Amino acid sequence: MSELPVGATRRQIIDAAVRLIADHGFSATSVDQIAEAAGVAKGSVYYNFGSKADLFTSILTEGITRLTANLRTALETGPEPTPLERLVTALLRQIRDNPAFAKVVAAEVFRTGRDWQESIGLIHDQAMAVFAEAVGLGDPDLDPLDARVMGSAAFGATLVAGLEWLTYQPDRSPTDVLAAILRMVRRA
Amino acid sequence: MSELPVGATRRQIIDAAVRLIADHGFSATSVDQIAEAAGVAKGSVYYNFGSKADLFTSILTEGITRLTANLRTALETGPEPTPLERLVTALLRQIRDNPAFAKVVAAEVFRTGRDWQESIGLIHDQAMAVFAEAVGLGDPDLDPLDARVMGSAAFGATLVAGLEWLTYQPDRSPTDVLAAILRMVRRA
DNA sequence: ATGTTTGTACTGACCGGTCAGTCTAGAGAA
DNA sequence: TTCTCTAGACTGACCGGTCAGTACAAACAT
Repeated sequence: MSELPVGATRRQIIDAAVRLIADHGFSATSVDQIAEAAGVAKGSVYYNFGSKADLFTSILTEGITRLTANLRTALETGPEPTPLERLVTALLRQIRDNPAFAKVVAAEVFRTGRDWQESIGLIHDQAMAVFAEAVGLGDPDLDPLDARVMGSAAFGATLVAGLEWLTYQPDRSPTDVLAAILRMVRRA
Repeated sequence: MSELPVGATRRQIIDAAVRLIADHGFSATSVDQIAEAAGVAKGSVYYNFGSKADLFTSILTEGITRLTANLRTALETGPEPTPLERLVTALLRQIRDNPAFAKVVAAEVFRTGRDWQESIGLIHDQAMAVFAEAVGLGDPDLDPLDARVMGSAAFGATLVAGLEWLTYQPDRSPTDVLAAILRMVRRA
């Protein structure tokens, strides 16, 4: 015994919650289930997070922080292939490393009129902005609005193809999948 | 007055339900809310559908029927531009005409371990199959698995970009959006 | 001492599903 | 025409269960 990384309970709760919510949805996942899956008392959930909704927004902001950080560094890491290619690669890696969060994002991005719409709107804006920037980078004098549509298209392509991969063809190699996505998404 | 189209109640319930579920999710939408939005008594919901889950699967199968029908005819309608282009165009039109259903699809496709996973699996398989076929058509001697990944990428690109359009830039013209998506998705 | 976790028990609101009964249009009988 | 009967569509009050959130005393940690 002896391990006691501060915030360990918090982590366990968040991890268990993302996993459950990814499969069953937010409303269909009870706090009791989350606590049990996290191996933690229900009271601890309410001690570390004020409410179920708070827990969810925490999940969202925590995930978006990691995601956009990775995306930004990928964008700014030398122009080896193309900016867009680097972004797609980074996003695909994120999806593979944390499919549960990817599912949650996919399920919630276009939901309007929710309490946490603010949080989900943030993740949307930031992710889309990076992709739009990459598109614009590879092709200046392009209508910014067009760049945004194209950016969301690239984002959607990677997200859906990535989840398709993990859900229905989990045995395929990451390289093959990445190559296929790039073949579809890369512009002449 | 005088109208009495058979199945009118059914329609009202389905329409109201899709709208609510698209915004709040399945579990977060109560049958009472659906009934009220449909201007119908709660009992009518259970008269026309056996259960809440039945209502949802009805929504799904009804939607997937219309979707795949449109997709298939689009695929088989002369090779004017390319098969993939025709498919993207048809899907985008569907999304514009019925954004609520598109949101539901986006939210539920990658959810595993649900009761209606069967229905949602159907919609997934059929839609992806059409797209994979289109990709393969434009490029024989291609690994079918690759075609499937690329098909889902095209599907995801259109879905996400389409919803992005309707949710965040609703004033843009359909033609512009379609052009932007095609510019991202079309292969050399 | 202070902050964190646990376990259990509890509450109040809400939600899926039921059911006895209403409404309406049509069919047959007088 | 008028009355009765029937069957299907629809209604809304109600019931049992579930769930978010609370309360709290004891254990544990730093």
